[in-house]
Amino acid sequence: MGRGKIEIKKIENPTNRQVTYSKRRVGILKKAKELTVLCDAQVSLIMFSSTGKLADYCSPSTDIKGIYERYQVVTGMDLWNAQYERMQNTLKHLNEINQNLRKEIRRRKGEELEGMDIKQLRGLEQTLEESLRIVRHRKYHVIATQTDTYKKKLKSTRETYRALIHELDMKEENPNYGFNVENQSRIYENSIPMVNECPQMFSFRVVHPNQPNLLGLGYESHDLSLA
Amino acid sequence: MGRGKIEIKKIENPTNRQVTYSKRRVGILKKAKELTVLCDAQVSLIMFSSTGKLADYCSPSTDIKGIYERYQVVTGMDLWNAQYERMQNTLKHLNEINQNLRKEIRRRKGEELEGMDIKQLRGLEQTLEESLRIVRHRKYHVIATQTDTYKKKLKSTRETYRALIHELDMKEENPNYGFNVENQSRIYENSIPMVNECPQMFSFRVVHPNQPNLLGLGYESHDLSLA
DNA sequence: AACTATTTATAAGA
DNA sequence: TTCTTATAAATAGTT
Repeated sequence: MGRGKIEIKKIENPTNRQVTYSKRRVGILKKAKELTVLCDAQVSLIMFSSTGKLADYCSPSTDIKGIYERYQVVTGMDLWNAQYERMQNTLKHLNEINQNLRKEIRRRKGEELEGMDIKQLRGLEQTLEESLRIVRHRKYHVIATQTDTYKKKLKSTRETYRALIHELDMKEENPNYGFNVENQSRIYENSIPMVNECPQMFSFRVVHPNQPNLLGLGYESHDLSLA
Repeated sequence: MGRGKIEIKKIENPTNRQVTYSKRRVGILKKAKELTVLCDAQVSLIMFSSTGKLADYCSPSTDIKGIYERYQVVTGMDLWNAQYERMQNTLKHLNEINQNLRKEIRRRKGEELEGMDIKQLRGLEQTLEESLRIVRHRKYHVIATQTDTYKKKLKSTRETYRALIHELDMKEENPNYGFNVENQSRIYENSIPMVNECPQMFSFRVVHPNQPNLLGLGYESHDLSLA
């Protein structure tokens, strides 16, 4: 239909190809619309040109998704269902795991013990005993480590302090420094060296919630009794 | 194009409509194929007749799913992808929750305590102590209940036994029963009444794994010490 | 984008 | 459905 008959094969000239595409695209879209109206059909037409441009038609009161879902049903072709079902199964499986994990936690909390017999209860008891043993051990370890760090800091501070005292003693011989060195040194001697003598006690008993922390170390005001 | 011009509106005569659909369906499919070949385009054409019959065309080296996905990308239309992403997010979220649950369990087991400070460790310790307290309490409860049931069964058995003794005493007056009643009664008196006198001890100490269960009660051969 | 000679599609009828 | 055929519609090549 044109000035001359053409062979149906790819038009090599890109310009001609693009022109022909434009013309025929209009034509096929018109045909699709006419088919829809004349014959009360549902039509979906999607076209991508060789340059990637999209053109589409979908019959009124229809939507692309609907068309494709119906297409799936009729052809038995699986566009999404396999993936969807796989995901659904994964979801279900994860939920089951989640429920089991929660149940284990509840039992470890001592909730939901109703269905358990003596054997199981005894097993749970032993597990908890072992866990408690490990946690206590760890707590003591952390406490010991912190105490050690504390000791070192105190030692370092005391050395700094002594160096200062020494320095001040030297300066004292120079009357240009007019502040009271005696007073300062007494303040230090009343606090730090005393604490340093019994660090364990200091760590767990001496620091009270309402007292300011010494040396700015961040101990939480919390129950630290050795249970 | 035909013997006469037709108005583009629904053909009311169903037969004519069906005939026209058949003819035009062939025509549009041909157009789609030609477009594909001539212009190197990708085309998806899906048609449902008013009677529900499917006809489709998809350009070669293309697949419906690919076309549809590309269509979604270009149009920004978001039908399957929205659901897909929602599920992906749910899966990710569930996985995170499960990881956290697993972590909680590990901590309750005394694993992975490395990052915890004294305050947290003390909290965990107290939690475990409380859980252990509840589990022990439950265990004692179950033990007590089972002991109670045991007591009742024994009492009932003894009553049955006494009734039998009584019955036998009556029968003894009748010389037709020739077996040795004395022997039987001594056997019973050597076992059941004794056990009945200290049921607690019986429940937790007397039943040894290698001894047959008395009365068929299903105690597991397990460590039942009161810890 | 418009023109137009020609091909193609198809409406009506069989 | 398919064939026929007159005619409408689409469009290739041109401007």
